Amino acid sequence: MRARSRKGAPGIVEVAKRAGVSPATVSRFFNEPEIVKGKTRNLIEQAARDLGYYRNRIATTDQHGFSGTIGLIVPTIDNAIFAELIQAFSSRLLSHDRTMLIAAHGYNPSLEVGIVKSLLERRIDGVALIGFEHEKAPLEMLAARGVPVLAAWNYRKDSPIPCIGADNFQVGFVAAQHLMKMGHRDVALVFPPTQSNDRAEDRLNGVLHALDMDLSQLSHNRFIETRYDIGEAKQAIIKMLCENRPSAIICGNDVIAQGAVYACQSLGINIPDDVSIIGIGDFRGSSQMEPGLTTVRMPAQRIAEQAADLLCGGLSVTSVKGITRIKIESELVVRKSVKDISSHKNTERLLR
Amino acid sequence: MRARSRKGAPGIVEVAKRAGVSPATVSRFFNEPEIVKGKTRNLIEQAARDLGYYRNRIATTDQHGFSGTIGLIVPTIDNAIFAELIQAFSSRLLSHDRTMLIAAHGYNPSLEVGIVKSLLERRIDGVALIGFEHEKAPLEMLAARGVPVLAAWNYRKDSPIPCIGADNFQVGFVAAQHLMKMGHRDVALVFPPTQSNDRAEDRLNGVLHALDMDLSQLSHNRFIETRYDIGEAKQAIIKMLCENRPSAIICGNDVIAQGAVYACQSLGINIPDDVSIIGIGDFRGSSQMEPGLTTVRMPAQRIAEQAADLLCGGLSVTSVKGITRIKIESELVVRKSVKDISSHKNTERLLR
DNA sequence: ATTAAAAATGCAAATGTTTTCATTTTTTGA
DNA sequence: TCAAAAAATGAAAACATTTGCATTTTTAAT
Repeated sequence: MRARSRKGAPGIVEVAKRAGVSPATVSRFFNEPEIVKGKTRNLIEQAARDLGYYRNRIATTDQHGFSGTIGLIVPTIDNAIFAELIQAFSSRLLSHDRTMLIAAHGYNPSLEVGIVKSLLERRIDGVALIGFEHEKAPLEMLAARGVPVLAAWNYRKDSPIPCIGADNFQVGFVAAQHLMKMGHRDVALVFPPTQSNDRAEDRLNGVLHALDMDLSQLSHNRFIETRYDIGEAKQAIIKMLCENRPSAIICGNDVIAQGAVYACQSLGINIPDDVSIIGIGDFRGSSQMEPGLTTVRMPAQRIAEQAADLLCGGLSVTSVKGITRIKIESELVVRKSVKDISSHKNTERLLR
Repeated sequence: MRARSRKGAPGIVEVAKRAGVSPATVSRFFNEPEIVKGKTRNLIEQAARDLGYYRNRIATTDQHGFSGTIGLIVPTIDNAIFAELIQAFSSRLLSHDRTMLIAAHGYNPSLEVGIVKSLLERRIDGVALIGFEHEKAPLEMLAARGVPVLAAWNYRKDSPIPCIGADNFQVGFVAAQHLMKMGHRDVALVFPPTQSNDRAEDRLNGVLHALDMDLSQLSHNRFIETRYDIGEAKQAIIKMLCENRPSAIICGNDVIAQGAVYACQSLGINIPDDVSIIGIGDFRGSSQMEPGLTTVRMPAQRIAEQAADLLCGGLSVTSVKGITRIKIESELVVRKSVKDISSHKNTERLLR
């Protein structure tokens, strides 16, 4: 089926022959240039250039068992949520001279085992996953092979695997607390299903904690489930808004918030005068929306870069002294989508 | 620096030993199961399971020179433009049992050579690039190694390399023509720099052709350059709108259009009553905007999938009979962001 | 100039598969 | 039941590199 072959590309031995040295020296030249004498170095450099030689990073994998490739498994690529993360992760990896193998499972955790198998077959040196909720199988497969695993995006002090991310409970808490401070008492929650989404689950719990409430105390249109999809969120929120308008809406993330904004616009409801909206994430574009979206910033880039560093560093991930866990601080960013309706409002203004 | 090694993972010979057959047979079992007898098949299957063996796809690369890996080089990952493409490309590749190596150069073509080198070192079987404008070096490097190259996203009947995509000239033409049909005469163009962006260049030319105009005939605030960035576009368009409001705005793509919408909203300008907006791309979310964005759909998914198929098929790309070029049809999708101000309007309505 | 130590290089084995060719086993047809 | 053909399997070479050990060359110290 496949074309015949792609042999004939010059290899280390052709270069060696042309340079008049042994293959071993050529190998050394590419791995530790300092160790080969200046003169031979030039010879090899020249020969390699003449022949148009490129190192074969793949062939070296057999030797030590490291492929120089790191896997990244995300729920979805095609969504603002992870785009920034992927970009940053990938380019940081590049600067470590590694490459990224990426795959998406579309929020269907059962696909992970197939993906992990495929990654294992490619002998990845490490894997970054999103969040903690994964099936046992893939995790065990990775553990059995001794492949370092890192859960990115969420932080829990008692996480079962090494992790790096924001404390999503706190993130949710901060968002809800802000709403409370601004005087909102009737707030609607719009979240994705939390079954296999620990980030959303933690945020939701943080929100409920700040609200000092229980999920069961929320009426059916004060808690709405929708996927991370602008359209789906928009429709669900339109429905809710028509039934019974809350004072504020707290969204599981900024794409849901965007749906909320569109929902209001399509109904002619003014933000923030008629209803306040707060998101979570601070995705690209959230700052430019009209009105600018008040949200809690998740530092995707920092998370991604540190994740890449960790995975490349090799060592620290499964450190001997236990599981590495890194908490990245998030930050409330106040813009225009939440109105201050608290009674202190004027007082505070005056004090300034 | 790196950890010692990851040897000790069971290999084909361990499996063979345990199953009581030769390594060659095990190899055959994984590549062409039909060719090995049912009984031995079971033996091997069992042994592999017992040992927790995973194929080593990397070791096989040396044999025939194919790594089962395809490269994808995009200007940027972190942007709605290519997210859908990447997602579709990646998952289609997976179904071909290949993996994707992706890298972004951030609209800086000079980074491509480094990326290509890195991909070559990983012995990719093929590469998909975006558009036609690339430096000579990377293209030559790929050609020298005989690596199939495919330009995705844009189509030109005289493209220098194989391509698959929409005819961006036509796309621009269709968009502008729609505006004309709707009676708009004073239209502003908001496009990204076209230096190393042939897609934008072609669209722009299509637009100008439909308008029967020349770039030089456009006053300074009827032609605006801005990068594909919501914020930058928004600011630029706000400025233009304040100076001198056109009847319609035609945007280089939907993210610019989104900036345009925000610009109008922040100025309290009604869309489409005060100004019409048309985008290009039909990205995720464009249909949900308020008002729904009229745009020209670029079928990212179809492009990506066919690109993957081509690159995996191996053959067709550098076909003997010349360069493979595939044109994917685009489609005007009319929503609410363009107002019909033509004089025929009422007549047409009545006729229906 | 001589010798010891250090640096640079080469040799050959090893890595985990695939693949060619040869050999053994099974099937088929009389 | 036997021979011939077909199918299945095995042995060993090949792939492109790295690496431990041995050897040669260079440097430094006397």
